[in-house]
Amino acid sequence: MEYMKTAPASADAEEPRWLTDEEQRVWRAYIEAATLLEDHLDRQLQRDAGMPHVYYGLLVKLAEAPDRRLRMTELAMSAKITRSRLSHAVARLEKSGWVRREDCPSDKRGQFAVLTEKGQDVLRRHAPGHVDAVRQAVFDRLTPEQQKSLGEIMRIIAEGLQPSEAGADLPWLR
Amino acid sequence: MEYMKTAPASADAEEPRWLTDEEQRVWRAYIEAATLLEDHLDRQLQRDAGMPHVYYGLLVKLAEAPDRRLRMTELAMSAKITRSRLSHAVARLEKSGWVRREDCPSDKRGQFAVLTEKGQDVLRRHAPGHVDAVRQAVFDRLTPEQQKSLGEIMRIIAEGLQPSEAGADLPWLR
DNA sequence: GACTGTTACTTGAACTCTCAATTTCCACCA
DNA sequence: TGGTGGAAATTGAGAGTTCAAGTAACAGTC
Repeated sequence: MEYMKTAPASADAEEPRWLTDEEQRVWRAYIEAATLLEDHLDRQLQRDAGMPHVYYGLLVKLAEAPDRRLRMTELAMSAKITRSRLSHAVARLEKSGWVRREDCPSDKRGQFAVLTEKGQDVLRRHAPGHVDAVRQAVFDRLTPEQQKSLGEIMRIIAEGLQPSEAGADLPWLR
Repeated sequence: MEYMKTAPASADAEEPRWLTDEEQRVWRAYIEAATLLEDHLDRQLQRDAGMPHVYYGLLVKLAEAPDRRLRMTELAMSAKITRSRLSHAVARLEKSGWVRREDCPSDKRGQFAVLTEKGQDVLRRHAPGHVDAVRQAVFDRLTPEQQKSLGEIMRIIAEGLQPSEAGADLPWLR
């Protein structure tokens, strides 16, 4: 097994802290649900809106941003993806006409990703369907306590994995 | 916004059940944590063991199976991935020498994926590091109650998304 | 004003995943 | 025995992701 001791403890090697049976069950449940859910939402959005879930998330971030624009780095951090991935993604979204790039006046290296009208449309048209999918898969099945709990747990995990947990750098954010 | 009402309700269109503020916070926390976690584990395993997290999971399933072998369909279902994806994955794992295919005697269409010695080695060598990563990212940060809660919640979500929730088909499983 | 190190972003190649066929075989039934 | 429909697995092409460079521009320093 992956998470369980399979060989007898040896005297000279440090035995790793394997997961208990119960921990394994939790972890497997997590992996399965996360896999199924990502898959489900990807398919839903690909079918209805013609883009994967991550791309949809990028449009949403832009829609929420002041002036519907964000610096590439800012967008990448906020979506928790690498800049490289974002570069490719924005290239694609640009090709679809949902995002446009603009040069940053104050820093010639910088680029803004800007949500286009067409991008806003796509969001307006497909948000209801997507919300439905999320509701059906998650919120409709959980008690209020479970929802609260899920939020707390996921926030803790996210915090532990944040590269730095700060927009404290990024000079151009004042 | 993605999950929130942005336009005033119109009289003639059914207004979708948007997510509340609190629900949005939970959902975003989930997406962020899941993204960061998948990424983290993928990187850890790619660096240390030379394969992504899903592939590692496949080896684990095989290691746990009787005779360290599983029919392709069975493995795909258990890992919650499509058969097509599995075909490609096993091809790659075969190339790395960690898995080998074997014909199924009773059904000439069938194939077994079998974990090789080399595959078991890779698992033995890298399981401790992987367990550590999972511990550090998840279990060490959660109270026992939170762990239990996470398990329950993810089981509920997974159940809701299971294509059929049964190994009840699959004749060759008795 | 020319160095040095850093930041912002992009690029291309290798790899992985998805989707829509395609191939091969089984099971049933007339 | 010879269809017919479905199941098991694979394939190939296109899309997305990663990783390791690469380019360009900023910021300070001498």
